[in-house]
Amino acid sequence: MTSTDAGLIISELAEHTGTTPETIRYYERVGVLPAADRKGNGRYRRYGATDVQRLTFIRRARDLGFSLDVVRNLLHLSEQPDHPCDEVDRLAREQLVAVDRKLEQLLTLRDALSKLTQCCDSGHAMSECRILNSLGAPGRA
Amino acid sequence: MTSTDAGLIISELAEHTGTTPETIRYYERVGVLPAADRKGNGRYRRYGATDVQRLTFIRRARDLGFSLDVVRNLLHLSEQPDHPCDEVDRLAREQLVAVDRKLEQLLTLRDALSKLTQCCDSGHAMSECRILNSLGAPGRA
DNA sequence: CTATTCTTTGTAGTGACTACAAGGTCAACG
DNA sequence: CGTTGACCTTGTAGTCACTACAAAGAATAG
Repeated sequence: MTSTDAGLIISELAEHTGTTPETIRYYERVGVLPAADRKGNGRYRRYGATDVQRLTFIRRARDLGFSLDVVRNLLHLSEQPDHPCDEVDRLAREQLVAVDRKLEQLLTLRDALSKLTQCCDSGHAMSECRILNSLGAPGRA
Repeated sequence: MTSTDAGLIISELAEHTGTTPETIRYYERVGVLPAADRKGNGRYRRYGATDVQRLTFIRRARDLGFSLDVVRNLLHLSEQPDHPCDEVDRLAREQLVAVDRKLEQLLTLRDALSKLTQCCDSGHAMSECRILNSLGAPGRA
């Protein structure tokens, strides 16, 4: 079960791109990857350089936190070489803003959690646990 | 449709705790809230001070990023007032570590995105978009 | 030919809700 | 007492981006 000149089989594409066959089939199903053709002698999906490139792009964009919807959008945009790229720019900035919002929330969270863990010096009985107390756990005064 | 002395109705509990009736019913269904009793003359769920306290606790813990599974755990632990609170302490520290990991990831992400948005001065044609290029978008050289 | 390892499809599960639809009940107003 | 309208009830399906599995088919090595 290795690739011939007919192209990569799904597990090879997966390995090349740091994904899994399941994810690749999923991407095909939801339409971010085109239906692979099944040439060669078998009924298996076969992939070429174009597919490697496209999937690599998808993974990079996903790693940057873009939703599959936005990835679809980016792919579509990149196929219109003569249009201006303002929309791509906008999507990237939007994502940056979203990440910044999330970062702020997480920092606030971290602060609260850090205070929480500092207030408990372990070895208490549950009923006097300062963590539970400051969360207002049920069953205390 | 207001509360009598039989207790709060679900929408009132929701308002008191910053949730929605849907979420409350969901919590009951998955067992972090006990099945409400339906006293009074009707068949509606009725809630008392204990429920307000419990749900408030749940929301606070969720806001700190604890999973519902861990919340269930914390609630269970807090009901054993004589046991030592080491486990609670451990769960909180574990969550802090998880948040720190996530923060690190997000900061790396932010960096990459920020570089990405800075490299595009808009108004380009798609085919020369530096954002798409650095993501390795399909259909370029 | 057979054994093994891949592939295929289809379906269901994850977490933590959220959204709806069809029907029941409450309190109040006239 | 009847009706209105706001709320409740249950049950089911949808979200997001996968992940897991089962049953069956195909490719390859020996």
